[in-house]
Amino acid sequence: MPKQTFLNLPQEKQRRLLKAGFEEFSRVPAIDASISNIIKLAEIPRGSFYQYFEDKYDLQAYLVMQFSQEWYRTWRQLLQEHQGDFFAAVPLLFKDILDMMRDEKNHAFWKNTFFQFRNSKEMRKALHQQRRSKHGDDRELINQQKLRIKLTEHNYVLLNRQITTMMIQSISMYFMADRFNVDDPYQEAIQNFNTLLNWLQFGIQGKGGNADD
Amino acid sequence: MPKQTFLNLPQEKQRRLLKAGFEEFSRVPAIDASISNIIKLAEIPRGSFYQYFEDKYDLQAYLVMQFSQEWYRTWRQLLQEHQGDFFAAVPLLFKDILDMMRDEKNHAFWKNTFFQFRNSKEMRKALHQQRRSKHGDDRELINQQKLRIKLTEHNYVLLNRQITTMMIQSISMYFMADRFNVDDPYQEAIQNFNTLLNWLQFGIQGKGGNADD
DNA sequence: ATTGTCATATGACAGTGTGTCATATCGTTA
DNA sequence: TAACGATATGACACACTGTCATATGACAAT
Repeated sequence: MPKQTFLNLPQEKQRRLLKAGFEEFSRVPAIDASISNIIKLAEIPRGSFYQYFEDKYDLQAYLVMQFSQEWYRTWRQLLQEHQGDFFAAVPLLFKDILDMMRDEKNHAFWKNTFFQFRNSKEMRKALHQQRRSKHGDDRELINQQKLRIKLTEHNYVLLNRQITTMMIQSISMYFMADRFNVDDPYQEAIQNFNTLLNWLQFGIQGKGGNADD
Repeated sequence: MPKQTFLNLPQEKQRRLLKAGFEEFSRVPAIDASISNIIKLAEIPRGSFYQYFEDKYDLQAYLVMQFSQEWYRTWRQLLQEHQGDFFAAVPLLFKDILDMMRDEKNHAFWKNTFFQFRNSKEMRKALHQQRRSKHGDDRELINQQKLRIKLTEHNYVLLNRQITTMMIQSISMYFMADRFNVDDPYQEAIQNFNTLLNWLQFGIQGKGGNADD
């Protein structure tokens, strides 16, 4: 996460640097991104960059964090709009996230960022902190009547991670559509996620007849 | 994946290089690993390294692939031993993998490798190829009677990825045990995985009373 | 107005490692 | 023995990173 010095900066300068980072991470994956490029774009001297961020991954983490905060807000809102119906809200959240990543403005950034955005220590630390600080309070938004499991804090953390993971998996599929050859990667990803969610909801093993397809 | 030139090498030289790579990737995560170190350890000239591998990630991918091939063999064997009972075999596979990664010989390597082992293009390409070439034939080992879903090829790919993902998630927890403070990360990870599997098996949403805890 | 102090800015630079390439060596076939 | 393709080798050009000594600004105390 950025150092205090960065947050003290005039808005305009902050934005210039963030924008430059976003551009560079849209050009190439973080591993190939160069700080030299970023500072050239932002017209900021080299030394200053290190005044503000640990390294390029730190900057990347901050950019991702800003998206992720927005999604968290969306999540709470969706839950409320649907009276805490977990399995109604989740697919809508997924669509929201996917749409955001597909947006022309963000597509290149996410295509480069997606596959490694949980790598750097910085990134993991940031996401983890965010999780800890927030999961406490949105559990109450969920209507637990319908659930077979008890939503202990531990279970909720687990469930959240599981959902996140399923999203990641489905979005991966979207961004890798070049490798497979898929007609409509977007629909495919949505479909994919819904299937996984259905499995989680009703279970794979059952006594009755088949339930999907 | 290594170039043909590497595979033509005398066994002894191959092993020297692989061992050196394994050591370096045990020392630090791939991103910090240095080829200079690896070739020094292996006593192989710089130019030769590039004769054999694209870059360090290519070598890393090859090392991971060798583990992964072994796990695939284990998987088929477990399925057979349990008459195709998917939900009996999976937890045993998980334990096998976790035990392998915990093994003193491999622990440092996996601790460094785990969080990014799906990053590099090389790695993804390799895993993807392996998947495509193999999933065709082990579907028949599974007893599909007990399943609520139809195991189409597409569904099976999905299911496999889902299970893989759940394992990754639980193993992450094991390797991050330092950050949380967990008494027994090993038991925790196993427990974690079993919970997720249980959810997948029976579903989260149910009419009856609670089923876990 | 002057001085001192702290925070921030700056860019030259040392250090490191990568991937390449021209050249050398090997092994096989004619 | 020559000739050819495959492989080996290590010096080197290039690129980028993170640091550090120095400069500048902002503000408080006198």
